[in-house]
Amino acid sequence: MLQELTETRYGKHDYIFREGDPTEYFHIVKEGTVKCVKSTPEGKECTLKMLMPGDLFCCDAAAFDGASHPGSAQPMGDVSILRMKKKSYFEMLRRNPDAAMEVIKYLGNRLNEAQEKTKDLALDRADQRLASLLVDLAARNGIPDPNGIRLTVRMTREDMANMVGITTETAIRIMSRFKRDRLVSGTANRLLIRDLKGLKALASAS
Amino acid sequence: MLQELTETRYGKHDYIFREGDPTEYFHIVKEGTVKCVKSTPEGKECTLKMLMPGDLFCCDAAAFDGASHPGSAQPMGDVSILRMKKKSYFEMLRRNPDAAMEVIKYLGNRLNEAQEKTKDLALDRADQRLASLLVDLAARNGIPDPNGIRLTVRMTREDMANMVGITTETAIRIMSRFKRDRLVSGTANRLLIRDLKGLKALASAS
DNA sequence: TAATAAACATGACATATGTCATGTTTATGG
DNA sequence: CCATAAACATGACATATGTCATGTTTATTA
Repeated sequence: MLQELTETRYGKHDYIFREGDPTEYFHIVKEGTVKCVKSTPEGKECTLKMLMPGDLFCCDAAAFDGASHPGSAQPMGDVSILRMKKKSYFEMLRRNPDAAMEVIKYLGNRLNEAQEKTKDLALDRADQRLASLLVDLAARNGIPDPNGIRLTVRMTREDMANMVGITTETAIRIMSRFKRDRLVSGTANRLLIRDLKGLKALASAS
Repeated sequence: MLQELTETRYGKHDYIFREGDPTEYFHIVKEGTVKCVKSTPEGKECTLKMLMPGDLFCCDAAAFDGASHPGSAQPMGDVSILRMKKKSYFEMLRRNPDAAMEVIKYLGNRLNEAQEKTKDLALDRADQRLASLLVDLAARNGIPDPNGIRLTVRMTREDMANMVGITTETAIRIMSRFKRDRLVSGTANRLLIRDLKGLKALASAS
C-alpha cells in the first residue's frame, strides 16, 4: 500500500495540476502550502482554500467521483506532495473501514468550512473577511515573534484578495489601514500579526 | 438496520433542527424540499443549499464529526424526513464499505458544489447568480408547462435573495427586470421559467 | 549587482448593491 | 370570507467596492 505513494516537489511557478486536467491521482500535502484556485475565462481568480501538511486534495473533491479537476492546485513557495493512483486509493479505503470513516469525517469538516466561507462572502464586509483570514492564518501558520505572530507562508496582497473575494487594490487599501491601526505589519515575504485581538474584534464586528 | 430509520413530517413554519442543536441524528430528505440556513446575530440569513429527495444532511457535515449543528434546516413547504441515530449510521457504514464509498463520493460532490458557489459569490454579479439559481432549479425541480418550465417548490424573492447573497429588495428588482425581459413570470407559489436559454446566457455572460 | 519584474501604494472616479421609506397586491388562517 | 400578515414593488439616496491610472518600493534572477 505505502509503496504506491510517490513524492514530488514543486516550486513557486509550477502547477501541481490545472483546471480541467484528468483526475488520475489522489494527493496529500507533505510540506509547504498549496492553494486551490478556480478561474474565469476573463482571467479573474478565486482561491478556495489553502492546504497545509496533512491536508488531502481532493481540494476539488471530484478527484473522487469526476473526470476532471474543477480547479487548479498551485504551490505557495516550495512544497512536497504525496500522490497515489486514485484506483489504489479507492481499494485501500474499501478494505479499511477506519480509513474510510476518517475520510468521511475529513470531507464533512471540509464541507463545513466551505459553507462557513460561503456565509462570510454573503454576509460580511471586505475588511471583516480579510481580518478573518489573517486570524485564521495566525493560528494555522503562525510562529511566535517578539512583536506578535509571524506567518511563515508567503502571501501577497493579490493572494489575499483572491482568498476573500475582493480586488487587489481593495486588499492593499484595507491592509494599509490595518497597518496604520497597528494590527499588522510587513509585506508578502514577512507578514506580522501585531494585534490578534484587534483583528478578531474586527472580524466579528456587526 | 432499516428498522432504525424513522420518518417525520414537517410543515412550512417548523424547524427540522436549529443552529446550535446537538447532532444526534443523521437525516435524509424523503419528500419535499429543505433549506440549510445560517444566520448572524443581527438576523441576516444565508441559505447554503436546497436539499431534495435523496439528499443527506449532513447539510452541515458536522453531524459526522462535530457536536452541534452549524446551521438550521427548515422545510420549504411540507416535507418528510428520515432519521437515524448517528451511532447506528456510523456502525452501518463501518460494516458496509460500499455504502461508505457512496457517502465519500456524495460528500465530495457536495464539497465541489459548495466551492463552485464560493466562486460564483466571489466573481459573479447579483443578476448572474440569480439567473444561475433559476437555471439550476429548472433542472432539479421543474416540470414542463405550456409556457416554459414550472418550479414546484415555493420560493419567495426573499428566499432567492438569501440563496444568492443579496438583499430582498435587490432580488425583487432583478426579478422585475427578468419579468420585463420575459425570462420568467409569476411569484413565490407559481414560478415559471419562460426563457431558459436567455437565463443561461445571462448566467455566464462576462 | 544591475536590470527587470513583481508587489505595494494611492488618487479620482464609476457603479453595483444596500438601506430606508412608502404603498400595493396577494395569500393565509381564524 | 374577512382581517391580517406576507410578499411584491419602486423611488431616493447612501456607500462599499471596483476600475483605471500613475508612481514608488521591493524582490528576483540573469
